[in-house]
Amino acid sequence: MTEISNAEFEVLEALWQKYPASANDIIAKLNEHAEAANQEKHWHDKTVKTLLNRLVKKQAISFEKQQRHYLYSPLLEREDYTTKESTSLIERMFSGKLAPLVAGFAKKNELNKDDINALKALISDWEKHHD
Amino acid sequence: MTEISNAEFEVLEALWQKYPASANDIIAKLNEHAEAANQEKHWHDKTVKTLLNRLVKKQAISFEKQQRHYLYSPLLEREDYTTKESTSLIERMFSGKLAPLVAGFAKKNELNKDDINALKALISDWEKHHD
DNA sequence: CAACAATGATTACAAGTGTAATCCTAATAA
DNA sequence: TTATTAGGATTACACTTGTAATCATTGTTG
Repeated sequence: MTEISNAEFEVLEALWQKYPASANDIIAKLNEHAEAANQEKHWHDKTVKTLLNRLVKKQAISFEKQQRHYLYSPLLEREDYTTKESTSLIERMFSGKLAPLVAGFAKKNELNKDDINALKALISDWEKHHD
Repeated sequence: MTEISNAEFEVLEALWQKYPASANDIIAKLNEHAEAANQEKHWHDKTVKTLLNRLVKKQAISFEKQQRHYLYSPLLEREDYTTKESTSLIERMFSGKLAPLVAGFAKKNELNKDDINALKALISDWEKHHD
């Protein structure tokens, strides 16, 4: 399975949010997203089409002809992909250990109550199953 | 500041371990590393030189002439770089939230006691300063 | 001293990426 | 029905990346 580029990932994101989706659905979602994030970035029609084609070639998404236009759907689970990427980063820069990543992240980025609660839940879950 | 590629990062890794270092030191370290990891990968002399040049251009490392050869040193702190990369990944795939990354990682990769302890330490530290 | 060897600089080159423009065909509107 | 348009397919193109090879210079060795 080939690598998915950053731009391709953003297209996949839009697709994961709702699928099957037409190219136009996806373009619209990308742009409303960009707008919401206050970015001056505008996704060009042709650019997104290209990315969709590449994703199809990489077998990351599928499509089915609906009359004249296509409806796309992801072939990858979002969680599988993000986990693979996280694991790979942790492998490459932290020898596969989670703790240093968390420590570094916490130092620079403010954690909030929700984050802390989520982490606590994770921990107690872990402790339930181990030792 | 331009992006640092994967191959460039590996070179930087070798440099962070001990610097200033000559090109040969770095090549040696990369190869002993690769060997230790049982990889069939061999870092070619010329390849590493190219990467060093690119890192210099990107202002990620500096060098000083020592007689005929150069001694390189990193211009980036390892921790700054890894934190930036982690944060960027968390931003891109988890809306900036740490917990989902941890959850996904925990599901696929066994966490160990050290990881758990590190998380606990983080939490109690956080609680000391908040609320 | 002359040929060689080491080392940094320059050049190479295919594959991947971001970002589109152009081409082609079918649907649509005048 | 004919001109226009909305897609999808194909082509473009500069930049990055991985992976070196070649060039040029200078120190080293016979």
